[in-house]
Amino acid sequence: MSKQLPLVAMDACCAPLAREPLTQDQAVELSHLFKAMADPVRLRLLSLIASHAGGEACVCDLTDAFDLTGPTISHHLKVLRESGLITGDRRGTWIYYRVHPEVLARLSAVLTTTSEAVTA
Amino acid sequence: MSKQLPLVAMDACCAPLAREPLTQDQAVELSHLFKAMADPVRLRLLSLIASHAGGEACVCDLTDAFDLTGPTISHHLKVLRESGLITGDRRGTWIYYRVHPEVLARLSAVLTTTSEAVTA
DNA sequence: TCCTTAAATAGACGAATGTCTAAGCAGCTG
DNA sequence: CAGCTGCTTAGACATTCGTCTATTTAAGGA
Repeated sequence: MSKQLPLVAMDACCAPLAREPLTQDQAVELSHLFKAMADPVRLRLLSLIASHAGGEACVCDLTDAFDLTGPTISHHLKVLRESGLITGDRRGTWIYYRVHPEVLARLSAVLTTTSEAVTA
Repeated sequence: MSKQLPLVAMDACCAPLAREPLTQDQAVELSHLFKAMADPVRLRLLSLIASHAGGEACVCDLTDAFDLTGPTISHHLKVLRESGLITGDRRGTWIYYRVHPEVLARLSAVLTTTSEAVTA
């Protein structure tokens, strides 16, 4: 599990929110992504990974940034992974995570209110 | 309660996720907004309101679009309202909701992965 | 004034979520 | 192999969340 965009992420999604009403299916699909980001720990994880030198961070780096147990961080990483926002890549002892920028970009486009939308 | 951006929304927030790590406080603040959008019904409500003619929609319009009871819709509207994403405005018998485009735009900017970021 | 309609509030209840401890698996190194 | 470290999985538990029914408030019209 390291190069596929699982589930949801591939076509997520649609024209900007404000352009036309989301369908039920689109809304469900998008809600999975927003749900994945609807937690402060996961937002910080995402941000730590995305902004980390080289575009990737190992779990050990991440765990140290929080007052939480390893399993809890692991759980949050799993949620982010299953939503398609990040992927993990084992290299020897360590596992390195990186974000899928396209997914973030899609989400950003959906929230656009101006007409500069990326509908492609 | 109709012209103020309550709570969270005013300064939400920060540089793009991928630029630098979010602080704890920023993450908590943002998580409130994402949480508000982490539900299919609320996403569709938001989209229905944002894309509605005139930029506003009355609750009666919204309720009809779902197989849910009035109180449930009302609950979701309250969540959106309290997060600062929308405001309601009573005119006679009906209450009209509209989105705060700046808040959506801020969120969109936070998710930006390129350098076209709006840090202002 | 009384009735009707639009919408919100209150409270209940099952399902989902975030955290933990304990246990397991993967890869290194003596 | 044995033992260590990095990370995930399993399972438990309290809290939060989404939905409902019943009730309440606001505004209009007879």
